[in-house]
Amino acid sequence: MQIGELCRVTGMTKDSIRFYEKIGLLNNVERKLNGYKNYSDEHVKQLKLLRHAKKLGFTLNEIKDLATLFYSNNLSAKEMDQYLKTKEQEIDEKISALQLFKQEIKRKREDECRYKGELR
Amino acid sequence: MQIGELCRVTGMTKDSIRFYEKIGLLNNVERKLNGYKNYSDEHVKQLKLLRHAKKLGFTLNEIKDLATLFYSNNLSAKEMDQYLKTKEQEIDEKISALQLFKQEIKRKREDECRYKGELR
DNA sequence: ATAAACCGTGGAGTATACTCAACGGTCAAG
DNA sequence: CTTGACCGTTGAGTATACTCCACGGTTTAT
Repeated sequence: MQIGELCRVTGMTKDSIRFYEKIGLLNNVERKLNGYKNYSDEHVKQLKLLRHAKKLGFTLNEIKDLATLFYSNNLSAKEMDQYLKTKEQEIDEKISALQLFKQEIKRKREDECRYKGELR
Repeated sequence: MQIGELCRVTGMTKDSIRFYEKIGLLNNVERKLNGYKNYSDEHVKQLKLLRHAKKLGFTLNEIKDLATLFYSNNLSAKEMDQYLKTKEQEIDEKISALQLFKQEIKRKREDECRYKGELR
């Protein structure tokens, strides 16, 4: 498929996709006879995985490292496990932080209400 | 306290703190007679909250908006609720994405093992 | 055959969030 | 009274992740 369709199916812009390609996050892109790039379903998958990883707060460099592990044929289960465990912990910390944050705001709100005599 | 101690208690650099101050994330900083800044415990709290919010993936602009709500005396419970709900959903999405990601990697690993006849 | 829609490349520009360097003033210890 | 650690300001530089623009070639529809 051409880049236009790739944009449609991934929801990304041309510029983003070309940028990802440029920094090596999308490789083995073939060309048509006219010189246009011909992206595969594999590239769609890669971009969707990239989007997931980005949502999780991975940087593009981290995603590149991860992709190297993920798409390499000599993928080390231990390495991957280790990496994921670390990232899982980070997410867990984020969740805790969110909960803490919510509590703090809840307390603040309750204080406000009490002050104004509007509690409950 | 002076900026040096503020760095120690928050784990942030001078440059970061001064940057936050510059963009209005730290206000009402008093001065000593000699012109040095005199940070309060309130500033420590603000920076710790800032750090939490950053961990959650809030941008500095979002944190500024949030702080305006949070530290204003006419804090609107509804506004805050709405804002937090949105952010909570975002975090939930992140968690789902992480889980999806983990599954994908698990499958990949299992495929690898099966191929090599090393499953289990 | 020509306009509209698509594609590629190169390079510049933007936003966010710092980080560093230079210069000069302040303060406590010896 | 000077040396070293601290402080403030200004302005430039960096990393990340795009985003935009100009130019020119390609394809499709009319």
